[in-house]
Amino acid sequence: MQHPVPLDQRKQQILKAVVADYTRTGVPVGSASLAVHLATWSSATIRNELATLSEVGYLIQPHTSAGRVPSDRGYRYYVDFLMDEEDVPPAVRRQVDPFFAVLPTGVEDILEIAATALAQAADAVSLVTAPRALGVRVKHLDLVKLNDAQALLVLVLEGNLVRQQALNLTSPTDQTALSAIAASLNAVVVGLDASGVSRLPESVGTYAALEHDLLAQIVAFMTVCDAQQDTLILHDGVRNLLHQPEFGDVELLQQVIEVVEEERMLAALISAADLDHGFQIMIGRESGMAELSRCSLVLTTYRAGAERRGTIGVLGSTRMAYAQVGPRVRYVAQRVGRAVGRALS
Amino acid sequence: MQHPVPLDQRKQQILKAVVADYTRTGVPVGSASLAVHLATWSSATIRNELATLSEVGYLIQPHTSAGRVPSDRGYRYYVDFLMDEEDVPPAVRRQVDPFFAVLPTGVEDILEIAATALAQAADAVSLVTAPRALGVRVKHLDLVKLNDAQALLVLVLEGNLVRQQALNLTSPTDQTALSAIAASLNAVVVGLDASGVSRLPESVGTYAALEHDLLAQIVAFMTVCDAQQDTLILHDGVRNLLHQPEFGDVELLQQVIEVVEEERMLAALISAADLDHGFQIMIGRESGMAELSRCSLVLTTYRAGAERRGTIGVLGSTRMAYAQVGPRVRYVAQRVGRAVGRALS
DNA sequence: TCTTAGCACTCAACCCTGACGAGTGCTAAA
DNA sequence: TTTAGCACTCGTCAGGGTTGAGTGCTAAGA
Repeated sequence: MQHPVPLDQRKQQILKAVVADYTRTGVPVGSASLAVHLATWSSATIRNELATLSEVGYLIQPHTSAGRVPSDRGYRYYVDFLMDEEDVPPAVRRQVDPFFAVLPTGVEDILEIAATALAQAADAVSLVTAPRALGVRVKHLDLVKLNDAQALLVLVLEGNLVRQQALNLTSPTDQTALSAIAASLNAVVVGLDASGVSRLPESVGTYAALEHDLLAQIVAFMTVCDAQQDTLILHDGVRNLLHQPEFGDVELLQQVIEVVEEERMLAALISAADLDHGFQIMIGRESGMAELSRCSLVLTTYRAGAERRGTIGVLGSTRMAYAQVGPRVRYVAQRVGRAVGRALS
Repeated sequence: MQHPVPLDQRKQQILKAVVADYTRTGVPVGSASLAVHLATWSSATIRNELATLSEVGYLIQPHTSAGRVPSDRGYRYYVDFLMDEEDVPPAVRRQVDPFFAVLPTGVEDILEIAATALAQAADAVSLVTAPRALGVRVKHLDLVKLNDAQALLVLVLEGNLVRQQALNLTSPTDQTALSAIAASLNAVVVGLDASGVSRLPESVGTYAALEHDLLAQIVAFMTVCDAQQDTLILHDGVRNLLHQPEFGDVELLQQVIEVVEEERMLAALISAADLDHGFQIMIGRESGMAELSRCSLVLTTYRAGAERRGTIGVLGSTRMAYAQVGPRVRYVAQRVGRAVGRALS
């Protein structure tokens, strides 16, 4: 992290105008068009300032006789010091709210809806992770006979997540017996996480071999669920990238889509974010991924129930309207948090 | 459907060669390069034949001095009469088989894996629908208390599909009572579909108000599941389109992605297919969708258990290697059918 | 000292042109 | 019926000139 170069009032105004113009049009912006907006100074003055801003690395000139484009550092300065965030317009609220009007019971379904809503609201690719530490506590379990050698375990976890897995039966057991086992397990298992369940045999101590064996399988499965939960990332809205002129280059588009379709990449990306303050904007190469050098991430956490934190955000062009996207991401995050919190209660 | 124009031996050979060449290179093929492969005739002779094939509409000339490209009808003739399907190469089998080596218990998860496997094997976008009439028969149900006003219904359906839904409680009921209700329902509900469950009150007749009310909610929910099941279409492999030269045009790509990301479109597409004979290739405009005029569909049914049929296939460029793709689609279909059948048993 | 009008300069984009070549259709001879 | 030969078409590519947007520099003015 290098310190930002300090800018005087006028340079700030000009940089801000460049970002605004470029965000709107996608075309490198020249001194003449800036002079129209910033009528206080002539194009020549602005030209001098642009030269300085280029020297200190906030602007880039694609070629000698072209206008200026903000560099990653330029966007960074804009985002940190110049940006006036815009309220989420009523039209967007009206677009988002219906998604959260009628909600499914399961947390995962809610997250999926959130991804769709955010992709639409921000006109970019949306990313949503499950609330951390979600899904490890048992709310209820059930056993359904499949055949002599197998039973289906149905786990209802906190957040109304339902998980299923075939378990092996060491001896043929009928449904009545399975139901009895399930009932007796339900009496002790509620609210426990994987390690809690694994300690059950010690504390209760009187299980038959079959129950013992089933418990071991349940613990193993819960551990798997746990791991899956941590890497679960939903996304939506790849189509929103297609109409951006900067992705007219298929090469570039391909790289981005490859990252988005590869869940591991996304996980790495999100875990690289510094969300201690609940909100982060990563611009261009700041993400550390070469494929996303022309993309920015706007991420925020959402709170679900008591301090469960998930991440939600968008991936779009570096040229995105940061002043609009940030508030919209947080708006949806707030809605998601509320909805997931309700499901977790 | 118009009758195909009959072709003599030589025209057939030439058409076949044109399709093979164009599929391989993506470049319009001229008489000279054909004369190399078909050494029996000179380029002039081939030129004459190409002219005839163009006249009857099997080939198209992008411009006067360009080579020939197969038309939709040309591909149709090729697929119907000329194509020699290739065996699925061992390398591809080795790529596909691991996907089906370790399978999850739920049908939906299996289908998701199948989509990934097929996308890879056919280097195109894969499409998979759930087996028809799946998911309507109850295998097991359970009720979990959420709060005084709500209980969570967990339905295990045939195929080990698990569905959940919050139900409203007309009066506060504790978990013990809910479990008792679930147990009594389980005794009669197994194997029934939505309409069967809806007729339960008549045949049993002795339900308390609460049970009566819950049953009504269960029926309603099952009907919803039913409808969802019919429209469920998974897809994967959009990235595979990106390296095809014909999709270098972003416009085109955008149209295709829009169709693929819109589930209703896909549903319409697949229901338009005529799968009475279990396998269909739809070439270009045959699909009836303008957006997919440069795409072909290769679809087949798979059998899961006793006569349950789902659809699986790929969407790719019209220039795809039909002789390879058909067998690969059927190979994966067979694997899926077996896997889903096992899950349904 | 700061601002700005003016001007020369740069360079991508565009259009025109001509050379090239891939590929055709036609014709006439085998 | 086949095929060699040839004129012709037309897309592609490279070169060259023009245009115009935008710059940097300079010198005059505030």
